[in-house]
Amino acid sequence: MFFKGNAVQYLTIGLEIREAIAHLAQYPILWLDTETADYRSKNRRIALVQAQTDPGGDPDQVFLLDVLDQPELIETLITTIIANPKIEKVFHNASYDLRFLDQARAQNITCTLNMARAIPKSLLPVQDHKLKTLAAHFCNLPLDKTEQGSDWGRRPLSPAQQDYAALDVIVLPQIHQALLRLQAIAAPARDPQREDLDALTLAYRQISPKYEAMKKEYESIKERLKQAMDAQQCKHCNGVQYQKTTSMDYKASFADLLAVTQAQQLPPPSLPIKLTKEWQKQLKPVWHLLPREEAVQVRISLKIAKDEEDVPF
DNA sequence: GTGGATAAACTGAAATACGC
DNA sequence: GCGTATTTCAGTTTATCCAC
Repeated sequence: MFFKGNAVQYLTIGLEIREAIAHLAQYPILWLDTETADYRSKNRRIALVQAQTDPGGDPDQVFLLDVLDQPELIETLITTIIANPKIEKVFHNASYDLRFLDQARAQNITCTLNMARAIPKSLLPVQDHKLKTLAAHFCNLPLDKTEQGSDWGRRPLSPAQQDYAALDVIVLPQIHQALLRLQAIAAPARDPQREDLDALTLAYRQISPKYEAMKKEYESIKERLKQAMDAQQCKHCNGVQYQKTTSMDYKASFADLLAVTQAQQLPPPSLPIKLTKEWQKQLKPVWHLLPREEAVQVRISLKIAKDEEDVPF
């Protein structure tokens, strides 16, 4: 194997996998990944679960659980680990893996893809947020993804597939730790009760005029550019791409919709209608008879007082 | 090739500002 | 107070990203 001398545990026997799941359930945090078989078909199913217990990404603490066509083992994994709120589960692009691990029951999930996306580019200067890109950036490790699209439904898994599967959960904890450090720099914990209102209002007023002027210029140039590229049939210029899409809108009156559904014995339309001020006025006499959903909308807005607009900074 | 999540763009309605 | 223009907000559609 790629990691000479390591003890990556590739488990294929049900009993061993159950023991491994029980062992993994003792940790407060796990770094996980999955591989799916027949991913190009409708018959996609989970083939392998990789788990790591060491924050440093120690290859000795990697488990490869072969769960291909073993729904009872997958269920054990879900109930013991995925649905267990006491264990933090870290995935890259968690939404993909959780499709096969019962998203509805999943608890205490961390997604490194979402973490990376939330960090400003100035702190994380990468082209995209794929695992491969983050591994190269944080671990200086070129991830070979050629095995990603290999046949994960074939048995036995090749040594190259096992290496690939293990490597994902070797780099994942390192990426996770690095992202946590960047997250702390990007968004230090702030308590609104203790914020300095003088400093914030001054900063807000200093920035506002520049921002408004820049925004106007930006929108003006953008609109001119759209019109110009459209008129000149230019699809690409200086890295700016032009795209034109058309779509159809259909409208029907509610009365017609009701008439047609009744005539065709279809279920009555149950779409909610926003009760605007106008509707509220019209329905006043029967307002108390109308079952309705009510929700309070709270919005906070800021405005610079007119008599202070000209204060120089 | 598939599909879910998210971001960006777009659209229409409501609220607000403005001029008379 | 009225009519119109502009801005803001909310909801919908489209595009992009990512996993395998």
